[in-house]
Amino acid sequence: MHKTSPRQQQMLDFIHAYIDEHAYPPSVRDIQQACEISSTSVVHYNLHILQREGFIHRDPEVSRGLEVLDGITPSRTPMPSVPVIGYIAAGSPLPAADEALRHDPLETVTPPDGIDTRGVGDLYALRVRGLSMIDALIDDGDVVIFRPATEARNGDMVAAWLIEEQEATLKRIYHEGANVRLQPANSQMEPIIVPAGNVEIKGRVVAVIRRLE
Amino acid sequence: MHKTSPRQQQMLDFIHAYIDEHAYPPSVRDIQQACEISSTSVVHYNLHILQREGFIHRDPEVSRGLEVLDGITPSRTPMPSVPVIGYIAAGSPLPAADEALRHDPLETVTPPDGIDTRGVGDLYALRVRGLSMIDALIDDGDVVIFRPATEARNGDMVAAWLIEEQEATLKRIYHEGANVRLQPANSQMEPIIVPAGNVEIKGRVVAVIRRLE
DNA sequence: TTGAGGTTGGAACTAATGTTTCAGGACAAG
DNA sequence: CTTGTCCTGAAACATTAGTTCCAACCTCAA
Repeated sequence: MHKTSPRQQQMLDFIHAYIDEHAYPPSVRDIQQACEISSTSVVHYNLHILQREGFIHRDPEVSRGLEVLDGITPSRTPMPSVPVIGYIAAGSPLPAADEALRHDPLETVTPPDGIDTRGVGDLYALRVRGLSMIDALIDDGDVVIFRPATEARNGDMVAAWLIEEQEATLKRIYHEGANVRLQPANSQMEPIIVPAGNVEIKGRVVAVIRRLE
Repeated sequence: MHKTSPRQQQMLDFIHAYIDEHAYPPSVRDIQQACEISSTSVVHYNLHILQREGFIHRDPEVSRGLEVLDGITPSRTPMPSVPVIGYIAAGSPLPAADEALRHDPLETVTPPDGIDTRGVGDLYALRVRGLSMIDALIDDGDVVIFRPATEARNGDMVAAWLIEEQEATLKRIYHEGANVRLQPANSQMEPIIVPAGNVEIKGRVVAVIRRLE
């Protein structure tokens, strides 16, 4: 990536600060004045570079039509939120991620930073009821965020539905021939091994959030 | 408070939507067009009322110098973030929450919704290293968010420093006369009971975040 | 009806703001 | 030194956008 020149960095910093203060972007002349640049054309020139290099987005011919694509901009980055659409407990089926609940969730949670935001709109969350997931180091009341999936690679933590046992569980999954091994996160617990046909993967676990206060 | 007329409400809604889409406020003529108002003066007139009634703020003579004071505007709500200032592991002292690290953290995390935001600036986080906290249902790599504290009530999850053992631990705390009982979150583990003088409380655990993807 | 207050329409005016042009400087490569 | 590239300055230009003015239009009550 193109390294910003000191002047460009200064402009970027100012734009940030300005938006933070005014709730709307600065004009070319605002930038010129703040950065003590002698001409608007210099600002124009550098804005053009910043846009070419992907630091900002501009809408041509639009006053203050300026947007910082920094990712750390407090504005514009809508806080992603994931709907908590039900509960998960051993022995009860996993709630379907249907649209009704998705639009009227019990509550919403904000996934932690660093989650792959591709398809972030598909994520959903379940609140754990009971201690049945304790071998996955998940407590009663924890919120588990899922990405919908029907397949998983070895080592993924998944929400699995054991068909015969009529039981939902959260474990790391390992394919072993005709069987799958479901390995508790807690190393002190023994894995369970079941025929592949008896397991239905419902989603991959993206994050676990425990709120204690 | 002055009730907004349908037209004013429509304008307000449009301004919201526009900012959401463009990251900068609409011009008078943008509003005019979107709300199918025949003249800019009507927009001007109604914006004036909206400002007088406190719905928006305007900077006169400034293009798009418009700010919705709604409180629910996605812009301008800075996402709180908590610095991850180090690691926690049994046998190593808890890192001091000093200013240097606070300003140049390893990384930052966003606390889950619902955390009491009073004193949110004081919160800090540590990443767990190793499996020593597994009895508190905390895995290697989990991020634990703390609120600084030197005292705790019965049942609080705290970061405790066992002076004699030279060991940090995360447990629920119960005062029992001259002793304190440190109760693992995992009910299958036994509590440990130590003299009150041997325990130093470093902070209350606010949340635990585990990222698996 | 009639008048007052609030609202709308249309147009013009002016200020703000993005854009362009062109000349010149700084600086490294040849 | 020359050349080319990148950057800067200054000014002018064109468009966008805030503002103003005034007439017309509602609505409601006296």
